[in-house]
This record gives sequence, structure tokens and C-alpha cells, in this order.
Amino acid sequence: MEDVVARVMRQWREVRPDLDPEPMAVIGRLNRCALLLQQAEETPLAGFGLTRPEFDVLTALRRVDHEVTPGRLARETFASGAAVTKRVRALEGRGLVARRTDERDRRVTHLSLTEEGRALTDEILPAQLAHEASVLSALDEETRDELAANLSKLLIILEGRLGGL
Amino acid sequence: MEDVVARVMRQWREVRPDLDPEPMAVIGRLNRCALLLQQAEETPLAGFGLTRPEFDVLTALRRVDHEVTPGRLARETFASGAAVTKRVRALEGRGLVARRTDERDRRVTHLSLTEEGRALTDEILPAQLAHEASVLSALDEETRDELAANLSKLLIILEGRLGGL
DNA sequence: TACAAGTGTTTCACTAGTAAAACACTTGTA
DNA sequence: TACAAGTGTTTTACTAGTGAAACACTTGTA
Repeated sequence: MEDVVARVMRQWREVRPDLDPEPMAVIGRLNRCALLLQQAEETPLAGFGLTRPEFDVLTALRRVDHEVTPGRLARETFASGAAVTKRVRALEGRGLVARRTDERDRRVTHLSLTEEGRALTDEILPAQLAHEASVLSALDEETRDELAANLSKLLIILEGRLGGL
Repeated sequence: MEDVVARVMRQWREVRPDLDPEPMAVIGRLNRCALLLQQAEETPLAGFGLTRPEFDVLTALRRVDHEVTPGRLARETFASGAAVTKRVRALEGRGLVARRTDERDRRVTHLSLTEEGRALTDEILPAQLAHEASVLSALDEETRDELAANLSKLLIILEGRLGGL
């Protein structure tokens, strides 16, 4: 069975046989998979009135499990500072996130989940993971393990090369 | 060596040991890889004054290798009709894409690359592929082949489940 | 203490996307 | 021919993001 990316590669081999489209076999598929997966995750979250980036903020706060500054949160969620400001404002307005100004250094604020934010996150998370697991369950275990291992290799390369850490 | 996603999974196992974060091993890494790859592709294109979605339009026109309607182009690039309208307008303004109204059915327009658009696409493409190949060259061939094959399996599942084709 | 330089966060002006409505046209039925 | 329903494309009103500047504060040096 042929996927979309294979079709595109076939087109390229026809019109530009001098080019080697092989990198698309990995990179094209990766991009397409990521897009479809993101769409798949947005739908259930919308039921709770959350976008995926907003949910990212909640889960980041939940998993670090203590107060964090907006700057740290931006690094943790790979977002810009400005984006974090906007998302936090929205979540604060809904009573899911709380701010507290640091009393030593009054520039910095500390963010944390409210009771309600924590409860909501804990409610959604298992469902989200179960949904992801069910998508992946169509792959056999060996394929999943290979994918995880190989994507990890690629990720380490990319972070080293571009992540600039 | 541990990647970001492994660190996140470790955090989850600490704060919610009752949840199985295993799906993140594939899905989390996939999303993160896609984000970093996209950033890596934007930089060289910016040198030509193009965004990645705009370049997607150019390459789609190049590879189908004949006139296409905006609707077809939207399907081909997985974008909304409105997004295509905007991108095409920008590219038309720069003389890279041409429109022609169908004379049988005057609702439809046909889009194609101009000489200049085709030349630019043909100039950028090999460089873009070479860049992608160089990122992937840090993986050995077996890993690349496994990745391509396994991502293809996943993509077919996702397209069947969500692509709605 | 005084203040230049540095840092954490937010605001600003702008861009590119979206879904839904509007528009422009064709087609099938009477 | 007449016109309701359908289709292809664009426009509209809006949203969420961006980088750069502004703001609010601290810190190191004199």
C-alpha cells in the first residue's frame, strides 16, 4: 500500500529524475504524521475548551510539579515568551493557573496550577494517553519500539545541531 | 544519551507513576522532530524571501507539472482554500505564479508557475534536498530505511483513520 | 548612594492562518 | 427559459502567533 509521500516521491522521479527524493521518505512522512497526530489530539481537547498549546502549558506545570517562572515554562514547552504570556493569561482568566510575584526579585513571577487546573489536567491526561495508545496499537510492538528508538537517535542529532543547548 | 522526551517521560513516571507514558516515546518524539526539522528548513528559504508554506505551493505546482486549480492545490498541500488564496496572491504578486480563468467554467481558475517561478523552484529544490540529506546522513542507512518504513506504516494508519480519504 | 548594564516579563505592531459567509458561476429539472 | 441547488473561489472577521521594544526591576562597580 502506498502512502501520500510515496506518491509525491513518484511524481518527483518523473519530473526531475536527476534529483534524489529519498530524504522525503523520512522527513516528508515525519511532517505529515506530526500534522495528522496534532489534528487528532486537538479534537478531544476542544471538548474541554482547550487548545493543544494551552494543554501543553497545563501538562508542563503538572509534571514539573512545583512553581515555575514564565521563562522556564517557555523553555519547557518550546514556545516564545510572548506566547507563554498570552496562554497563561487565558488560563489564569479561567482559574486554572495562578501567579505569584517573587518577593525577593519582584521582576519574576511564579506560576502554578490551581486546584481546579490540577484536577482538570489529571482528568484529561489519562484519556489523552489512552487515545494516543489506541492510535499506536495498530502498529505491532516491534515497530513501535523501533520507531521510538530511531526517532530518539534523530532527535538527539537535531537537538545537538539546532536546539543550540 | 537521553533526549528531551525521555526526560519528560521520566518526570511523568515520578509524579504520576500510575500512568503509562509510553505513547510519548513515539508521538512526543515525532512532534519534536517535526518542529525542529521545520525550523531547519525555514532558514535557507528565508534567504529567498519565501516561507515554507509558500515554497510548498511552488513545489506542488512544479511536481504536478501542469496547471491546477486552487482547490486541487489546497488538497495537494493539505492547506485550506483560504490559505491557498493568500499564498497564491503573494506569489502572483512576485511574478512566480500565474492565473488563468477557465473559459468553459468561469468559476475556476488555473494556476501554474511562471518561467521565473519554475526557475526559482528548480534552483532551491536541490539545495533543500541536499540539506535534508545532510541532516539524515548522521543516521546510518539501516536506521533511515527502518524509519522510512515504519513511518510509512504509521502514516497509512493515520490517513485511513483521520485523513478521511 | 548612584547608576550602567543586565535580566525577566509583558506589550506592541504585525503576520498568517481559520471557519463561515459571500460571491460568481454552472447544471439539472421542469 | 427559468431557477433551485450545487460547486469553486474569494472575502470577511477573527485568533494566535512572532520579534522587537518597552517596562520593571536587580546587581555589580565606583
